[in-house]
Amino acid sequence: MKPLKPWWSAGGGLLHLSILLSLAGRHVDLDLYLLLPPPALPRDELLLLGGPASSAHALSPFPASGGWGRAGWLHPKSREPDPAAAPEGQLLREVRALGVPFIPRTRVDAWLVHSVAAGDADTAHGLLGAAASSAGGVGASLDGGSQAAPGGAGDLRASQSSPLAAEEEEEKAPAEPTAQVPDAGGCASEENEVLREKCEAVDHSSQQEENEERVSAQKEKSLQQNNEDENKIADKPDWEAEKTTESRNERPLNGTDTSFSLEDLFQLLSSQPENSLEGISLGGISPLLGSINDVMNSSAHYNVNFSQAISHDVNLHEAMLLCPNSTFRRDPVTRTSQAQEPFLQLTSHTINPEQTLSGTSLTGFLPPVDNQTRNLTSQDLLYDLDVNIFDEINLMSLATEDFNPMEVSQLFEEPDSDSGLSLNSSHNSISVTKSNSSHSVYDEEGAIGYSSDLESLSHHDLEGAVGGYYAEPSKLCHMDHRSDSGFHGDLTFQHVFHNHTYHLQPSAPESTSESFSWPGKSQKMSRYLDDTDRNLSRDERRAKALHIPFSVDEIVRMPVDSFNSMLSRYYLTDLQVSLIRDIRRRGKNKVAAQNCRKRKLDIILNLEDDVCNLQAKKETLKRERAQCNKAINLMKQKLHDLYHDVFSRLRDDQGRPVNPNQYALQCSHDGSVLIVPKELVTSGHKKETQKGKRKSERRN
DNA sequence: CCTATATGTCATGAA
DNA sequence: CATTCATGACATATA
Repeated sequence: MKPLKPWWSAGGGLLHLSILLSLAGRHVDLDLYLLLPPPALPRDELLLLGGPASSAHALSPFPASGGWGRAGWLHPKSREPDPAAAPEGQLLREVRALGVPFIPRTRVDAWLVHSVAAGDADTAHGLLGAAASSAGGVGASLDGGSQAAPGGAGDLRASQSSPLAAEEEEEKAPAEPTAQVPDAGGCASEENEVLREKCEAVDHSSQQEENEERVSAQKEKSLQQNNEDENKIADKPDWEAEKTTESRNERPLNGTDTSFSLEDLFQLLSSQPENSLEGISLGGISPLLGSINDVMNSSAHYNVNFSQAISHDVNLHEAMLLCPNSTFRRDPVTRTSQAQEPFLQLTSHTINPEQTLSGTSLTGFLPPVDNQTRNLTSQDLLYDLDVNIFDEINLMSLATEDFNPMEVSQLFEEPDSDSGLSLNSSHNSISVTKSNSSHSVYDEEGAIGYSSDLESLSHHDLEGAVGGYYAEPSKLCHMDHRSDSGFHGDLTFQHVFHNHTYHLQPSAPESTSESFSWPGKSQKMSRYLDDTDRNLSRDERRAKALHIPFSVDEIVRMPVDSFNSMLSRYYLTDLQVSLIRDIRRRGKNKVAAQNCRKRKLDIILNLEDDVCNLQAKKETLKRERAQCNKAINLMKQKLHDLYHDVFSRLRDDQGRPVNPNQYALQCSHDGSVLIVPKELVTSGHKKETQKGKRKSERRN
């Protein structure tokens, strides 16, 4: 009965939703992971490899593959592992560490229940199994999830194909006897036992050991086989591993696992209110989620209907993947109510299961839903999980459906505000244009900028522009999106943008890769959305407005061959092609300008260095010259002294001293020294200088 | 308000 | 001939 403290975390390449279920006093911890596929590809294939099945994964809707591997994506056409699409190292490691089971693209973005760990996993397992049994024998498939029901229909592909297919598979599958699982009463273990098992659940290795004790010999064999496979994969390059992944995915898995979908779980929980769901807590969103996090991390706990919780996740999912199709599948009333519910009303919490089920305890965070709504939500979840969400990602639809000439024209007509900052700087643009035209949400600010002004816009406006979907997500999904992207980094967002942007209506507040690549920025709340969009460059916003399915960074950095093939591979309007080329040209020129300035700066710095060096050299030369002059003067003085010394000793024929003013000493070529009258010396000098002048004149 | 600096963009020419 | 690069010139934002 106690509300359980929920927590959310978004880390690395995964969004992680942890849900604590309180089931008849037993606690079940469901971990949901939302994995965003790589940016480069339309997600025709999303394959993940998982880890060893264990009791902690008993509730996994996806039958444990029996082996653990690594995540990877396959190229949609060649079905070959695409290294370029492979998750980046960290994501890969995280996925691997999480032990995510095979998730096909048909499951879409890897929704899965990763583990049932907290509290008494067995108890939860038994409870759910019992509930499922009473709900129509589906519980058997619950067990089948990882309890390796012998003979269970463990074809992963079947379970992957669709939720309905999964259900059918479960119906076909022989029910796994719940005897293997302790019943609810038997699971009323003590708290230390709960803790112990919780710890064990956390420890994957112990999980595996526990699992190995339980699984049948057949399952064990399969596990070994898969482990061998995984070991092989681990030694291979990523793309080889992905290749292996593909082959794995295409073959039936174990043949023992029973398909199980989240919907089953939801229905079970919903159909057994007296037994199953007392309260599900949600929250503890990652720190990036700002106020949500604040609320959720507060001492208060919140009960929430499970399907609501899932609905919440789906909303998040939508926010992240920006898929308006799923958006509009939702009941608009529900959405509106969601949108209008202040998120911070979460502060109330309810212990009454009925109230919990009615969703009143989580108004704002999740919409109040009745049973029908819950079912719808569950269906929506399944829909969201459906492959079709991400299918038909083609630019044809982009060009024909979502393209808004008004928006684009206004975008490009902006009064030469070359700087993206200038475009975003004026929040008044929305309000002004709103006053002028009800459709003017599509001006650049409205179409792309979105931001905090959204709150001031009516939902009609927003819904008309698709942004309506985000009216509420602006506090929830959008934040999640931001937080997620903050953790996922460029790759993730590029993926999102790449695959879904062209399905968006103009005012969808998604962002391009750059703006969502910075974790620091992502930590802001919705009230900073305008800041986020402000960080978009003009080209980024234009690309968004035209639904260019590539990130600006991609467009700019792509090799020319890839670029051309990309342009030819996708159906793009002339406007889009033109924009893409302009983006590429501008992007490259931007880089070139940066390099040029850097170079120029280097040149200037070098020149400054040269100037300094030359100045130093000049000073040195000055000093040397002074020294030389000094030495010359000294020599002159010495010569003068010597001269007078010599003359003082000279005597003429009559023994009189020779006047140095009348005579001079002259050295002849043979080394003899002559005393010559100065008149002759001066006249001789004049003649020589005249000769020298003539010579020089001749040379010239 | 003015100035200096940083940055993006365009035009142009060279490679 | 298309593309890329380098660079001067200009516009704008910002400190």
